[in-house]
Amino acid sequence: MKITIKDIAKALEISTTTVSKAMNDYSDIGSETKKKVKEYAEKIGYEPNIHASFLRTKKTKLIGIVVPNLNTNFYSELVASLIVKITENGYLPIVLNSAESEQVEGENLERLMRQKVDGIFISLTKNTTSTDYLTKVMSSSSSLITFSNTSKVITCNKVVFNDRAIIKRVTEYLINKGNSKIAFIRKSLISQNSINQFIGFREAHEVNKISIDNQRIVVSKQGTLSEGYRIAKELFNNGIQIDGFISYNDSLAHGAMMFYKENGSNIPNDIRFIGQENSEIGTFFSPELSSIKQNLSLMAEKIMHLFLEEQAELKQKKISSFKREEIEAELIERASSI
Amino acid sequence: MKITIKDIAKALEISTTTVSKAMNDYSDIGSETKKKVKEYAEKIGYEPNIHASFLRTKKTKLIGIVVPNLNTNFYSELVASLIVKITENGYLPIVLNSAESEQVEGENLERLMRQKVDGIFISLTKNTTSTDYLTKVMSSSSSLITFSNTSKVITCNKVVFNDRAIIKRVTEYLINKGNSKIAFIRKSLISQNSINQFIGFREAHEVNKISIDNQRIVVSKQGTLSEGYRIAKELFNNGIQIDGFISYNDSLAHGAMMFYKENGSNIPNDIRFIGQENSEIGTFFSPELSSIKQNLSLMAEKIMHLFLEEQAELKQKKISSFKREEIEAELIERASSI
DNA sequence: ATTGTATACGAAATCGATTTAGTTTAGTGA
DNA sequence: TCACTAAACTAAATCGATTTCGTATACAAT
Repeated sequence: MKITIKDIAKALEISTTTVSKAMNDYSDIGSETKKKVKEYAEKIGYEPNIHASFLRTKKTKLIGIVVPNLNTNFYSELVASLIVKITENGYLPIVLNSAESEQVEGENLERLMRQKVDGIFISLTKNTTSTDYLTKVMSSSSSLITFSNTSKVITCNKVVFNDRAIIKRVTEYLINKGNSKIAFIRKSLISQNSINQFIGFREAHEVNKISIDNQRIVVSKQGTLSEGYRIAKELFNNGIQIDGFISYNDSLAHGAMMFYKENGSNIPNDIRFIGQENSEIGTFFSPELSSIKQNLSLMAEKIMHLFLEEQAELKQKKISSFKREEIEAELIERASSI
Repeated sequence: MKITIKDIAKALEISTTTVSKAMNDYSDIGSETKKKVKEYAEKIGYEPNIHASFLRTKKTKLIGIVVPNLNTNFYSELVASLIVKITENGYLPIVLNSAESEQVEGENLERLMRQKVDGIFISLTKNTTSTDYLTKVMSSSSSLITFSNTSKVITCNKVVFNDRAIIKRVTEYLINKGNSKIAFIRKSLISQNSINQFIGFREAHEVNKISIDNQRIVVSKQGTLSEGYRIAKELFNNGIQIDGFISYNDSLAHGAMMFYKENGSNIPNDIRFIGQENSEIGTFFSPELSSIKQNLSLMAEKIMHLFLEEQAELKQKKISSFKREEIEAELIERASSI
């Protein structure tokens, strides 16, 4: 039923050692033997048993992906991109979802370590404060790459967007258009992602000597249309005037824009709106929403590349240093902010 | 570094056999020994090496999930639900995305069989015509469960929504409101999912002795807002009148509704709209969109239950018969169809 | 003739569990 | 007392690969 190296060895009248070495291109096997073995293996459809070889190699060809919330456009698309890169390189992805819970996130990391995956790619939840689990991973056999939302405290491989720089840029872009009362919607006070964006927001104000009114800074975990609408309504009802609006996704910006539109505001003249994720909803309704576009496929590629690099270094017993890759996000300018 | 049964055996001065049997609750091990072993294992943090035990048990505690398009609300939410059920039961999910390509789907199944996962949960792409790969899985060691979009041809475990019945019901619901020129947007002519829905649509017409105009049946692979808008515009420009609209998701219905709204139609009086997926976009804009709601979490639960049942039967060497579970979807009635 | 050196291959140990086929011990009944 | 049985345990084989250490052969150099 199952085809093993024994079958090949018997058929070719050579030892299993030779078969194994031939398949793995050892230098002490003749090129003719290699050819014979590989051709016969191909012919009878031999496939090495990964679990058996794990016992010696300690490699599972498995990679764990942990995201804070799979059920968002951002992460489902990013995960889809990662899956492509991972499978292309002969690995298989175990995908876990933390559902924005730090506890579940910890459990997920434990599960992956138990499975002895070769690598763990994780984006932290917006509620994660402790890095204990990450430290545990660092001292395990799985190599760790944090992405998108990572932690400042821990030193490990990181792939992030230029959160600080891009928000600074778009904030100054609004300021240059004459806006000085810009609302900023962030998803959390804890996540590094959000902190970096806010630093960019603040820097843009400092450079231009404009003070920030904290009443216009809103923390909102729920990134939905109706939440954006609600936030706008609350700002309005509290008499907090705004002439600009930047949020961490498009739904919030769109929801807020709807409220101000209904309220008779002229967009973009009275208020300029900028979202993030560059999703379809931004382009369908009028006025079209300006949005920060992150190249998710590029991020996936960088993550995989970093991982493969580290694996290669490990093989050569080199000590690998930790890298931090930053990916440029860009503003897609549309009617809502012109 | 790594803790194995040898360490436990040495410390407790018993054989590795006893340790293994104690951990697996064999009946020929004394209850005191069992307790001692388990307590010590717990204490030193022993965790069995899954890959080593695979060699004898042939169980990997891995489940493959294959979906046609992860980057949709429907599937990302369904996958998230599946992940919860899978991890809750001590398994780990390998998630693969077919990107609506039959070829990629086949490659995904091969990858999972190579990995010797215990189970494969798959929803077919809307383009899948061949069941060759599924047949291959059936004769492999992985137990197969097809869900959501499955195939009529193959006999295996299935968990589906009541596609035919629910569409028949909502179509009759529109007919009873006096609509007789109902547009129906389906994603494919091939997928069983879509075929069943169309049969329901047809049955509702037959029962009520209303003829279907094929010009109002549109096949559209792209389920976006702008595609819905485009379809509506095309129907209108071609002079094809409609007084009802049913589509396979909410975005299409919403996009179409936008066109007719702009065109001065009165909704729901002139045209009634019904989407599927019950997504946020349906409830935010006015008029709110009626939608067919599928209980994804329940589907995930049924799938996992079927799998566990089959595993238990396999263990007892029972021959297990194939089951087909049907899950009731329901219409959420809102302003767009009242 | 002897030593040295690539080149090509294989025997056996090993990874960490499970499982088969015993073995030992104590207790039971005739 | 002896045979028999049940309970509790273990030695060794096994799963399917990899890897270490050795060996055999051929050929060149001394």
